[in-house]
Amino acid sequence: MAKIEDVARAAGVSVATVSRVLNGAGGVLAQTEARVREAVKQLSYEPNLSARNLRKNESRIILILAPNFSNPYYSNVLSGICDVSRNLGYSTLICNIYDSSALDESLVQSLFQKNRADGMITLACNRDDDWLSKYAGKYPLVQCSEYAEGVDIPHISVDNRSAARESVRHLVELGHQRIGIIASENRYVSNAERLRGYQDALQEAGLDEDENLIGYASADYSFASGKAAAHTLLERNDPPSAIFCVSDILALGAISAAGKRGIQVPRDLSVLGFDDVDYTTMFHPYLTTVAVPCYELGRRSMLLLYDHIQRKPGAEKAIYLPHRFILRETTAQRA
Amino acid sequence: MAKIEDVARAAGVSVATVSRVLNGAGGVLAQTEARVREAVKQLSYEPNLSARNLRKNESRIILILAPNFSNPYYSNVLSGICDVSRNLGYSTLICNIYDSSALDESLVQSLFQKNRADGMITLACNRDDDWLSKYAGKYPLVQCSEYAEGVDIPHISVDNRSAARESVRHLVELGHQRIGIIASENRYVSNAERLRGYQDALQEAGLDEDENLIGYASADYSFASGKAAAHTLLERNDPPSAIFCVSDILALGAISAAGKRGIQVPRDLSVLGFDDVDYTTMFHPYLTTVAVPCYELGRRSMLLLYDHIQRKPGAEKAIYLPHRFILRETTAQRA
DNA sequence: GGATGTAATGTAATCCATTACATGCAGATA
DNA sequence: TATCTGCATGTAATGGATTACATTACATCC
Repeated sequence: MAKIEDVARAAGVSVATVSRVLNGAGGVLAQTEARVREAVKQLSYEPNLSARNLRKNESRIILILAPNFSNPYYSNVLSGICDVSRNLGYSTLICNIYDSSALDESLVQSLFQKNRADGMITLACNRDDDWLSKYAGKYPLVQCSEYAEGVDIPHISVDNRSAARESVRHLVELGHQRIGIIASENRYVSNAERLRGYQDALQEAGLDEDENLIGYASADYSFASGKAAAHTLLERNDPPSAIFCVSDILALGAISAAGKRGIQVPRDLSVLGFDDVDYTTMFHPYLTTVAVPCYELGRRSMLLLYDHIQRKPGAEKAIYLPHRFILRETTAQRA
Repeated sequence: MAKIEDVARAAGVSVATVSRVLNGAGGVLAQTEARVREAVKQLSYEPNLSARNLRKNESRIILILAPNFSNPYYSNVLSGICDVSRNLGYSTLICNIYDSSALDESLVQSLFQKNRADGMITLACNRDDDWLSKYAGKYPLVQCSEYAEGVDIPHISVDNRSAARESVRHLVELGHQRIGIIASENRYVSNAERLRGYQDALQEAGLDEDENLIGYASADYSFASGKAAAHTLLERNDPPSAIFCVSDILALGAISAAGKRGIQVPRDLSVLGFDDVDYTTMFHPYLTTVAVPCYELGRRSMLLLYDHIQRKPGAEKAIYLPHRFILRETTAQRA
């Protein structure tokens, strides 16, 4: 309950001096500082953040728009963001949205309320989210992993298209001719790009694209939907001999579906994942996949956001971090 | 940049009226309200939260002390907290701490700075965390899942001891005589209680406790450490025929270790998990475990915290939510 | 008509820290 | 000695909302 005035009185100095001590502004005699610190301790004084923020016109908070925590991909990104923000003296406010396109006007407004946060990182925008453009340039924003296309807001991700192409090329090299894909909804850039990369690879290899080899999973990238999509692909008369999945969890679902049908991975079916989350090496066969540097993605997002908050000139607009193909046990030469 | 004064001027009313409209205080003529809202829109006015919070002496933020997001258990709890807090008009500030006993003085202080948050939920306190007691009763606090013993702060969890006892009793009923346990560090109440429940069950069954049947996993409940602990148990001459693990991930690690040694689950070894996270039914054999209502735990924590923030009399001190034993595929009659 | 009540609106104090600017004082310089 | 410089400190304006209390306008009643 003590306020700065009380501390000042107790220490026999003015509020300005107390403030200077607390903010490390310097220009205070060592013995004065000692008296102030003593008074602070005695009164167990804690500065009122609202007052400070009001005056300083900042909040030292950054806002994270996250889809849902249960996905290990996002947990890692989040850790990266949190670690860096802590070091920079920021706290992280997490807004859990299940679908950025379903954001209602009033929630968006409340997010951007003055002094709620000094900046924002979005983790799961849709390609066509236009509510963002309203704030482009006016408010420090960084899009991580997913991003809205054609909106002038910096983003950080990996080169999904190339990564997908390389992966599928690997399947081609193993002799596969009927290569399926399990994709999620195209409203996510990452999904769209991975799908394109898949198509690129087929084209390169002179393989025909076949609508029937595309399995659709739901937007939550869930195990169950990966499983379901795999079943529809595998129950065909002309099933694929390899399936590229746009996420690891989908791939695990696919493997589960295959197992249920008595199809053995990788002997009868090659399966490819994407992301390289922890799960991938918890069970045999270990998943062949593309490692995405989630934690680093989070770290860099926060760093970039910080540049923008500080109006550092020349802060980058788009950053692509390197991915890495990891050959493990779920792909094999076509039988 | 517009402030309430500008809106007032534009609408031809006083600041008090604008504030009343914005806060839904009522007592404003419909046509006046319309003028105000129009002005707000015109100027795209957003109230300054710092100013509001300063005046109202609240922050509408609740702080969550979370160990690490990657653990699916915590992700679910988090979702529960976030969903409720959003409905109550609170935002959630997440502070990612890797170990609550390693919290340094200055971080703790900064967490409790005035008006940083209206209350706090801790997710992973150690049994002997005493820094908490300092705030007991003075600040709205709720401990979820884990809690510090002997500290007068409300907590919500499940009856870990009984749950563990029931689970192990199940193993006894299947004829197992040498039942091992893989536990984490005893600085967590949940771990200590589950260990006690295990011992209870052994005693009840008249089985001797055997130090050699206790495997120790690390504090992060990681897959790798579950695996390692299982190996030390299984490499003995007199290995257990069943292992009770204090968490699902540890159990999955144990199954993996068994597999590596050519031990088949559940034929040669029964394995029991705890928590029932998503992983449990992703791979065969599906894990027999105890379902802990994580999401609900989070929900109720926030609800309870809200009661305390509002100084609702008679808010409970300890709540135990029901758990549920789930028989699946990793336990079987002793061979 | 005048008194009274009520609903709508306005005025100004208040929340608490930061900080521009002012002051005071000691030592250095001319 | 008078003036200047620089450091330590103090005074008071400031940030932008909320809200207790004051005021006004108008309707109602006797």
